[in-house]
Amino acid sequence: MAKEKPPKVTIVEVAERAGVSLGTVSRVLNNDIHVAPDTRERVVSVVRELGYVANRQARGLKGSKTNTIGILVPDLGTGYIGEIMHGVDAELALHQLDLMLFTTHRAATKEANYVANMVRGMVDGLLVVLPRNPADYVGTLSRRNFPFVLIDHQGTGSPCPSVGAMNWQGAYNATEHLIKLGHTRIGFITGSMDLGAAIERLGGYKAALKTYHVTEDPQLIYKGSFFQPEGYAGACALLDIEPPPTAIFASNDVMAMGAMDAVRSRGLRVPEDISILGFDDIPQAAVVRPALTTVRQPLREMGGLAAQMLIDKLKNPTTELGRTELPTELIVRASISPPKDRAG
Amino acid sequence: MAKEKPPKVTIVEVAERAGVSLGTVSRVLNNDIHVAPDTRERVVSVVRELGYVANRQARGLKGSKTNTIGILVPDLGTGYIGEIMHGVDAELALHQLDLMLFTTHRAATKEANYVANMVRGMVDGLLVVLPRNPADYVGTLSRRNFPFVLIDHQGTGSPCPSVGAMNWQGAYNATEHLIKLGHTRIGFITGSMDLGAAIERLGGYKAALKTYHVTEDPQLIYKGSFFQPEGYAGACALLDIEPPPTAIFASNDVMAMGAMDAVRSRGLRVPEDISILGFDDIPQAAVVRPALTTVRQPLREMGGLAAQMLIDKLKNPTTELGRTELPTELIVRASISPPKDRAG
DNA sequence: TATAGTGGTGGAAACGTTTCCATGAATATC
DNA sequence: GATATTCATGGAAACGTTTCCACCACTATA
Repeated sequence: MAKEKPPKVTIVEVAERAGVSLGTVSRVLNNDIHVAPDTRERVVSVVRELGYVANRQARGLKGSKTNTIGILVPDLGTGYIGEIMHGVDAELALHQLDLMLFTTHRAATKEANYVANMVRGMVDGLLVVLPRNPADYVGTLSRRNFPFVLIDHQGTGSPCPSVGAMNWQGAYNATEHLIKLGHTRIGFITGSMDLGAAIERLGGYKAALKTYHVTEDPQLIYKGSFFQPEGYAGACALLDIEPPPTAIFASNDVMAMGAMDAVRSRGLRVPEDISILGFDDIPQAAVVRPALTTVRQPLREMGGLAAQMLIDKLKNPTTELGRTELPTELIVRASISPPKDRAG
Repeated sequence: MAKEKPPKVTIVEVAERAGVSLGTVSRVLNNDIHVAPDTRERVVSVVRELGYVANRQARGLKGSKTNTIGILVPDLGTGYIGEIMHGVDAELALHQLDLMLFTTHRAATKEANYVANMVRGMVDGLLVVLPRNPADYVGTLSRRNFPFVLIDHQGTGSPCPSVGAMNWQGAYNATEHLIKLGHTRIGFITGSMDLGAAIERLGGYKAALKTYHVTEDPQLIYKGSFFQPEGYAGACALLDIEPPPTAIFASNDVMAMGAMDAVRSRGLRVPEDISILGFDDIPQAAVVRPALTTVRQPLREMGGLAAQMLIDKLKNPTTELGRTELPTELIVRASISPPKDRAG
C-alpha cells in the first residue's frame, strides 16, 4: 500500500515560503485592502505553486460562516424535488455557495431534529422543501435571526419567509377550463390534507364550481395522498359512482398518472371517455401518452427565488423576508376533451 | 427587529453546569468507555436541557473528520441522477453521515476543481457520478489515500474504485432479444462516445449481431449524445435509410423517447411499424405509452453500493477498493414486437 | 524640523472541539 | 499491608484559520 503522508499544506507553510507572516497570507486570501501589491503577488504565486486551499472547517470555526447552505427535502424519488433543487443549485452556483443536502425520508420527527443540528455551525442558511411541521422550528429560527426560507408551504398562521405557487388560482383556472369544455361532473382527488398546497387546490376547485353554479357533490371528492397508488384507487372509486364523473382532476401529476392507469384498466379511453387533469407539470407529464394536461408549477423558478431570498438575507441580515407566490399556468395537452355526450 | 443574541451553548457551558471538566463532556459525547455511569447521566441530562449540539466545524477541525461525504454530479435535471442519489442517501442515513452535493453543470473543467477543494477538510470521502475526465484527479486522490468511488464510469486504463452496470452485457442481451424476434435491420443510436458506458453499449450491440451472423451496417449506427433531441434526430436519420430499420435501439431512455416522437411524427406506429428499445429504465419508461422496453440499470442499488464501499474505506483505510459491476436486466414492455413482414 | 496621519506588516488571541498526558482514588495482587 | 494495576477525571495542547492590536516606516502637514 502506497500510503503517502498527505502533504497537508497550511497557511503557515505558505507564509514561510513567501517570507511573510501568516496574518498577511490570510489578508491576501480574503482580499484585504491593506496589502502591498508586490507582497500580494508573491503570496498568490506561492499559493498557486503549493496548490494551497483553505481548510473550510477552520475558516468556518473562526469566521463563523461556512459559505454553505443547507437544503432539507422529504425525499429524492420524485422529479418534483429534483426540479426545485435544480433551481436552487443554479442560483447558488452564481454566488459560489455550496449545498448540503438532507433527506428526512418523510419522517416528520426528523425535520425539527435536522434543523436543530444544522443551525449549529454547519450551514449559514436553510432551505426547507415541503415542510411537514414547520411550526416546530420556525419560531426558534426567526428568534435567533437564522436565515431560512420554506419552499412550497402554505403559511398556516403567522407569515414566514417562504416561496410557493398560486395553488388556489391554478386549481380554480383548471376547473374553470373543464367546466367551459362542458364538464359538470368533475371528480377530484386531493393531496395529503396536512399540506397547505393540498388544501388550497381543493379550495380552488370548489370555488370554480361555485362560480359557475355547478353543484358540488361530496361523493366526487376523494381523499388522496400525493402518491401514485392513491391516484389509481381514487379513480377506481370515482368511476364506481353513478353517474360517473366525465373528468378527474388529480391534485398532482403522479396521482393523475395513477388515475390514467385505472381508467385504462377499465377499458375506457383517455380523453374520449374520461378527461384527466394533473398538477405540477413534472417532466413525465409531457411524455406520457396521452400527454397530460396539467397546471404547471414553476418549480425551478421557485427554487431559484428561494435561494435568492436566502442569499439576500445572508448579505444583509436586517432584511425582513416575507412570502412570495409565483403564478401557475394551465398547460393544455391531450388528456382532456369535452365530455362524451357533448363531443358527439 | 427582535435580534436576540444567539445563545451559543458550547461544551464549556455544559461542563460548568454539570460540574465536570470539558474533557469529560467530550468523552460522554463520543461514547468513550472511561466515564462513570452517573457522571455520564448527569452530563447527558444537561446536554438535553441546554439543547446542546456539537459544532461540526470545530469537531472537524480537530478530529479531522467531518462525518460528511461529498457527491459530485453533472446535473440534477434527469431522473437518472435522482435515482442514484436516492440509493446513496439511503445508505448514508444508516450510518449517520451527511451529504454535500456539488453540481458541475456538465463543465468538465469544474470537476477537477471541485475535487481539489473538497478534499481539503470539507468531506471525508467523495462520490463522483458520471465522471467526465477522472484521469485528472484519481491519481492524486489515490496517492493521498483519500477515499472515493466513481459511479457509472468505465475504467479506462488502470482500475479504480468504481461501481457500474454491465453495459456490454445489457446491450448484448437486448440486441439478441430483437434478433430472436426476427429483426435483422436494427438501428442503433449511441451515447456520448467519450463515456465508457456508451462505448460498452455499442460493443454489446455489435457483438450480438456478430454472434447471430447479422451483417453490421455502419449506416445503421447513429452517433448521439444521451440527450432527447439526438434521439429524435437519430431516428429521423435512420428512417431515411433504404431499406429502413425495423427496430431502433437507443443508448438511453431519454433518446428512446425522442425516437418515439420521431416515429410518430412520421405517421408510423410503435411497435407495429417499428420497435423501440431504450436503456436505463428511468421512471418515465414505465409510464410512456407505449411503455418502453428497456435495459434496466439498477441505479439505486449502484448508488447504495458505492456509498457502502466508501463507508468501508472510511472505517478501514487499508481496504483496497476495486471495480464492481451490477447486472442489468431486460425489461420487456410494449414498445417492441416482431418486425412487420414477420408479424403478419 | 517636529508632529500627526497612514499603509503595510507581524504577533497573538480566539473559535469549539478532540485527545493526550498526568493525577489521584479505588481496586486487585502478592 | 505494601505495591501494582485499573479507572475516572482534570488540564492543556493542538487543529487552521480570522481578526484585532500594536508597531514601524514612511509621507503630508504645520
